[in-house]
Amino acid sequence: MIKAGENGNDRSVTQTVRAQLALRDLVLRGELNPGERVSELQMVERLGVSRTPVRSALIRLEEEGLLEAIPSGGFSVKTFSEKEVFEAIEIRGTLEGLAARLAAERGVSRAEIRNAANCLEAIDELMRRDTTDIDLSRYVELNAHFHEILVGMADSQALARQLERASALPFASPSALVPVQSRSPEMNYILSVAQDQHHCVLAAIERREGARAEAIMREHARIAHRNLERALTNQRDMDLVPGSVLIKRRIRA
Amino acid sequence: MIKAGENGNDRSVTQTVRAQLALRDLVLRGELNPGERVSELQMVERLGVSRTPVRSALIRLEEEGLLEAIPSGGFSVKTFSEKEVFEAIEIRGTLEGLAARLAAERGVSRAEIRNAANCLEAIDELMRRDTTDIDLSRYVELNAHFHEILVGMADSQALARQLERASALPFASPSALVPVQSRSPEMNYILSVAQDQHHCVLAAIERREGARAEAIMREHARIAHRNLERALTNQRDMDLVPGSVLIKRRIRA
DNA sequence: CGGATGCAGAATGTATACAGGTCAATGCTC
DNA sequence: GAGCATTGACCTGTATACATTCTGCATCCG
Repeated sequence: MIKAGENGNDRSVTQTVRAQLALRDLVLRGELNPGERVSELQMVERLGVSRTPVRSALIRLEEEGLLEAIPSGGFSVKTFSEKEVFEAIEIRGTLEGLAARLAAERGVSRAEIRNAANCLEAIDELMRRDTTDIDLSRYVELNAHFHEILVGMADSQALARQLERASALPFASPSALVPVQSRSPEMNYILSVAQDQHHCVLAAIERREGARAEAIMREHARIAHRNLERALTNQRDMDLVPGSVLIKRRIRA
Repeated sequence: MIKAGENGNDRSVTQTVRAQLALRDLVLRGELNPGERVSELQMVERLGVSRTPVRSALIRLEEEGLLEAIPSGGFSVKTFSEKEVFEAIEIRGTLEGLAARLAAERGVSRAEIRNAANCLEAIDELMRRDTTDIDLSRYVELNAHFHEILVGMADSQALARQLERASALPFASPSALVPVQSRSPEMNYILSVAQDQHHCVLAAIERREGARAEAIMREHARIAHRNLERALTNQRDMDLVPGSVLIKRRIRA
């Protein structure tokens, strides 16, 4: 049996949160078979907490979209078709587009622009430093940070919340499919394009060009489409994507 | 004490669902003061179910956006600023725009077009039948139905789910602000415009004009903006909006 | 041999007991 | 009189016992 995550008894974190994190991890790592029922009692045994926190975690994960309610009761691990993943990315792109537009129309402070520019500068330097073997984990981190800054600039709690939901599906989040590029000879090319879009959207926001900012972010998300397309035809690429076990592949390994 | 809703002991519905519906009702009717903590034990007493179902309902309502987690534990009734309501409507419009675009790009069957057209025809007839005193509840019903059909035509579970979230805030749903018009002398005018947009978006989808379909739905949602603007300055209009008690008004009554 | 039926096991839905923490009011001291 | 410590009530987080429902399998009947 595999212990799920560090079950360090931090008193600061509630059992519910711990259960939620551990359960999400189990689902994403594919230790729970997709489509299968998630038994409360089994999770009690596996996670070392009682039924109540497990139950809370199950409800939250269902709302998050990783689990599905079984009509007769209980929950099962959700599976996603290729089409659903595409749509999830499209939704994320649309909402990020809205965020960029709102930021542009509203106008953002110089400090915010500078903050975002600094983040982009860090990415630029990362790409300059080593053109052949980029530190991808660092890139993913900075990329995620930039997207967060962007959402922040929209200054809308409601939109942030909705975007959080849209990115909850791990393979739909902004950086989820970046690692797929690492096996591609075009990696630097794609990364350059993505980074150029980052620069352009920031410029558009600064100039309050809402429509342009929106269009760029939409197109930006579609890079993920291409990466997904690539991953779907290559198992080794697919393995780099978190939660990929939940996707029903078109080609059986 | 006020009994929340019909507490008919239907065995077919679980206590959890009953608690969730009853609690939502309490929140939306303003029987629980906005910002105030929602005590589990008080709800146990008020709803007549035990803590476990109440707890589940609380978690679900928090995910739904009607409640807010208190850092030290428990939940409180969420309040919304005017700005947040505007943004919620904008998000809904954006997602409905995406739905319309997807439907158009994907192409929908004749049967689906006819289904939607029938719904619009029913609205047309409703408006023809009595130009001075329209049956608003019937209009709201048909309007909601058309919006559902539209989302259905996009044929995307993920998008439907996300839109459901976006419309969970009662004042952000497609028909929430329609009743505000009933007190307006321009009611028929606004209704005509809205209905024309319905016709246009359906035509655009039929002709697979994605960009146009999207633009129309976005603008369509902005009618709600206007109604909100009106309601915010007039308490009597505001009273017609479900969940309006959660909105921090700009003018104190 | 196929289908229906009944039973057993297990799983969830529900209720409640217990423990720890938080917040507010109160009383004491300076 | 004001500020601080203390106490107490309340509230949630957690665990577990009980009830009901569902499921799957075996057996029996047609």
